[in-house]
Formats: sequence, C-alpha cells, structure tokens
Amino acid sequence: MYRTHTCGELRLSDAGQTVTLAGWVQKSRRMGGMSFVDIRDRYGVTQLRVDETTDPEVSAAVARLGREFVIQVTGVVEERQSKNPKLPTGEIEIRLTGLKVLNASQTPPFTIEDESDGGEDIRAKYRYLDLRRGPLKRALMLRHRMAHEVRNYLDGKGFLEIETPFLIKSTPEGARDFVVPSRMNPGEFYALPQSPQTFKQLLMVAGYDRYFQIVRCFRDEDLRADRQPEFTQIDCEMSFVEQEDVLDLFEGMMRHLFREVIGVTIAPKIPRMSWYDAMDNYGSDKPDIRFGMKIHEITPLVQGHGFSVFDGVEYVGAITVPGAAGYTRKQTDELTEWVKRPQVGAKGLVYIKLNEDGSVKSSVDKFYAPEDLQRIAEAAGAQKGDLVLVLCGARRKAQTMLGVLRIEMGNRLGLRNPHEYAPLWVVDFPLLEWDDETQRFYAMHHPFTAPKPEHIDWFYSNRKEDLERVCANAYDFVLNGVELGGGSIRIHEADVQQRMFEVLGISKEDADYKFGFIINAFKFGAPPHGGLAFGFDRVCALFGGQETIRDYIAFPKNNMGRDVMLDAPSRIDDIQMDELFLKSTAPEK
RNA sequence: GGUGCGGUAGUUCAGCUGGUUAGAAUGCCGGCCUGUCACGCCGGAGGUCGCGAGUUCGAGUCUCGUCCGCACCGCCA
Repeated sequence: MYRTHTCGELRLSDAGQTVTLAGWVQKSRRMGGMSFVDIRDRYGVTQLRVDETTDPEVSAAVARLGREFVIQVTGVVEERQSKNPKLPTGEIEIRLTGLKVLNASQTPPFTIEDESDGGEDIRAKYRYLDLRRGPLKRALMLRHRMAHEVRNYLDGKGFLEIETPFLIKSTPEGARDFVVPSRMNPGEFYALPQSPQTFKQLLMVAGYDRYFQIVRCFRDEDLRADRQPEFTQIDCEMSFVEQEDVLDLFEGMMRHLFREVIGVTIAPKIPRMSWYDAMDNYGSDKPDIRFGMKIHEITPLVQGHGFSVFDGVEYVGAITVPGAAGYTRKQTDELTEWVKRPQVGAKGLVYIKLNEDGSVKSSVDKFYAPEDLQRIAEAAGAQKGDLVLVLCGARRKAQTMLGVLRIEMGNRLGLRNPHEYAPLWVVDFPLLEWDDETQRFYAMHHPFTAPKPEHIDWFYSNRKEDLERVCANAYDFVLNGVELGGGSIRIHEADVQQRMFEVLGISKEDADYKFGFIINAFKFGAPPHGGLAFGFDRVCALFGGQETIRDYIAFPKNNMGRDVMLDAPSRIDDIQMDELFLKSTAPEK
C-alpha cells in the first residue's frame, strides 16, 4: 500500500497516528538541524518535519530532495508548535521516521504554485506541470462537478445520454469542417461534427423523446480566448414540446447548476427579451443586463438642424453615461479615438454634457440651441451631471457600435461585477439573414430551425421583405453579455424542410446529396421537437469567474490551433500518405 | 486575411535620445541557520538579447523581412 491518507485530509484529531503519505515535494525549508518539507497531491498539502539529532538518516535523505520529487513518507501525526491557518492541514505536521524517493524530478521550468512565475507559452508546453497548480486543479474540479450535476439534473428529468458518431458527413453550411480521409474509400472524406444536430433530430424521429449528451464538437475556424477548435457542448433535444417547455426545463437546469456548483441563487424567473428589443436597446444579441445605460434612438430629434452628418443618415442613437458630465476635453477626445478604432468602426463621436449647474455643453453647439440639446439629452435618459454619447449610421450597424461603447463604459465605470449573475433568454430571432455579398439568405441559427407558425405565409412568399420578417422559435441563453447556449424548435415536416433549403438557395439535388437522410426521415413520422445546446467550456469558465475557457480544458490548443505540448498538427509519413492516396503538399519543417 | 502588443539569464521582467563590462527579482548550486511555511543571511554559476538582412564608426535599442506567443477584427449556419 502506497499511502494510508491523502495529503489533504489529516487534522488535529488524527494526532498520534502513524501514517504513510505519497506525493510531490512542493518545497523544503532547512532550519539548521531541523527540516520542513511540504508534500502535495491533488487533495492538498501536508507539512513534514525531521530532526537531524533524532533521525539523522531521514534528515540526510530530506536534504537530497528536489522540487517535484515523488516521495513516500512514514511518520507520526503531531500537533504543530506554530500553526498555519492558511492550510486545512495547518494544525498538524508529520514527524518523519521514513522516506523513500519513488521518483526523482528535474527542476521544473516554472514554479508549481498558485501564482506561478511561468508565462503562458512555457506553461502550455509543460501542461502536465501546469495542471499540478491550484487554479487549474480547481478549474478541472469545477468542470467535473458541472458535468456531474448536468447529468444529475437531466437524468432526473428522464433524459437519456446517447452517443453520436464523430466520423460523419461534411455539410459545409456555416463553419468549416475538420475533415478526415478514409483509407478504405480512396478520395473520400469524413467530417468531424460541428454539433450532433442532425443526429439528435433523428433520435427524436426514433422516439427517444428526451436526449442529451455532453459531447465534443469541432469547428475549423480561427480561435479566441473563448473559442477552441474542439470544444464541448451540453447537447439536448426533446419531442412534443413548445418553446416554453424547453425554456422552463433548461432554466431549471441552470438554476440547479448555479446552486449546486457555486452556491448561487439566481432570480426565480429568468427574463425574456426579443431579439429586436435586444438590438434596439442594447445593440447586441447577447446583452449584459447587469447595468442600464440603454440605447435611445434620437433620429427625429437631431435631424433638420443643418448638421449634415446626422441629416444624411438612417439612424442616430445615444447612450447616457451617468455622472460623467465632468469628463475633460482630453477624456472625450480619447473616447472619440476609441470608437474610431477599427474594432468599433465609428466615424466619430458626438457628446452632450448636462452640467450640474444646468448648463449644456456639446461638440455640436454650432448646430443646436441649448433647449434642443436639453431635449435630446433627456430623450436619451440623461439627468444633470450625465454625459450623453451619440453615434450614427445605418440602423443595426450604429446600434452595434453603441452596444460596444456601452460595454466599454460599463467596464470603465465598474458596472460589470463578475460575481453578479444576470441570466437572460433572448427570443424571437429572425429566421433568415440576408447577405449582400453573396446575394442570398443564410439561416441565422441553422437550416433546421422552424419558422414561427404565424409567419408561415411570409416564409412561402418569394418577396425579400417578407422573408426578412419571418421569425423563428429560436432562443439564446445569455449570461452577463456572454452567449452560453442556444436552440430552437425544429422543422419536423419534410415539405417545410425542403422549402427552407429552397430559400437558402440550396438546390434539390444538393439538399438530397447533403441532407437526404434527414428529409427522408421526416417522411416517416417525425414528432414536433426542439432543443438547445450550451457551450460547456464557457459555462465552466463563467462560473469560475474567467473569460478564457483555456484553463477549463485539460489540454487546450493555442491561438493557431496547435497543441504546443504534442507539437500537433504534424506531418505524417509517406506510407500513411500513400495509404490515404494523398500527396504531400505541406512545406518541409 | 487583417490590426495591436510582446519575444533579453531556467523563469518573470527592466534596459532612456544607438555608446564601451546587458541588470533586478526569483529559481538553481555551495555554505550558515532548531519552528519555518513568500523563512532568513553569505557566496557562486548562469546570456546566440527569437531568427535573417540592412542603416551606422558602433545595434538589445533604428529599418525591413521572417518565425513564435497573446488579445482583437473578419470568420464562428
């Protein structure tokens, strides 16, 4: 037996016991004839003590230990003379009587501590060492807890966890597919799933009316702090449900997760907001509703005063920054530069200051009388002491820019407390999105999303304006300005699905080639169904108070989609190439 | 595809308008230290300044290219 206890469990009540522990050397401290060693495993840290005068051999062995040596120690649990309140085991120490080195270790390239001295690069290369650190350990433990509670909750609601294949068919609508060559079918390729979307719908056709899966998904797109090429979804689908049924059930799941995983109680009813309201009031389809500062349209108030920038534009909108009327010229100039950055893309910024003394000062005083400015500012919800920021442009574009500015001002004013949780359902998405460049409609969610029944006539119309106003029973779960999940009621009738492909400009032949299996399935008694999927990594990160998902994935990829520990992707040898009937095109490395 | 920031000791960083021997902290090695837990004290070793060109009497520093990392835009049905 390697150990009688872990390094995190011994307490004062265990004093007097002889125990054996195994773990890694965190650190050793020599005080003349007496030495201390901290031994660590995933459960915690325990202090070991040895005295040269009473145990000279063990003391000599301790002196030869280096950081991260794997050791097995035996000794007696004793109360410490000077306790360490920072450690759960801080009231005791082990007086060593025996020590065995199970394995030596090189000095690690960075310190294995909560506040490591290592940069991201070196820690990624030695990920197995980074994973020994507390923050990563806690992140993975939170992830485990989350997965466990997801299963608990959904199992309790009668859901079945069913696995779906990873080697599937490429259907390049939307994200780029990762592709896998087939040796036995020369020249042909599998694709890795972007999500199990079609499979879960087929499971509904098969009658498994409550399905879920915590499943890996793959998208060959550029990465971000919150985007990995392989990521995990909580993927769910239900039959014989309407939108409300789905929202209720998964609102319950999120409430359960909040309570069980991080002990947070969220509002008894998660608010709903239509996509149109989200765009008009927050300039985003994933609004952060922890703070106000809503967008107000002021187009009619500002036009017709000879200010050509506003007169020649579709939309003028404003947000009110509370208590910021005292901003200096330097500060407003800086904000103007900020919105002109390519990431925001505004041409300029107009401001109105409602000073405490009742006076009004703006960057467009030339064109507007003080009463006009007063009226405009009030329409934007401003009071004395507030600063009104105005942007203009095409309607949605200007709203989006105001939305970005709103988030920035929220950050600057400290209104985005990471320990406050404001969940939200965004509902009533448009079904379709027109793309000017390719002159065709794209599915805003995906091509299996059903149009709202009351909009079905528009859906069958051939007029662009009609199709643009078709709404879907689609919904996103948004938390603190982050999209954590989304889903929809699906199409379950073959002819509606055919019509969808037609609207999307996918020919009947193409649709049959790519999606024939699901169109066929719908001919054999497909029940009404719908579902949703949550970004599991993002849920974990947000619950852990982080913006980057990387720490919540044991072995993540870097910015370029590389695993720097494995150095993957890599070339394969010629034999493998030949078997796959591929020619090497990669440059020599 | 694009923008920004970064790359100097094992590690994290400093290094001014170009200037003679490139520093600090930490880690590492040696010594001292019997209640430390960010231990302390003394000493020591440790550098292809990412790589390649260029400008210059002289480049860690300036210019161009390139590679790598991070963040963001595009992209992510």
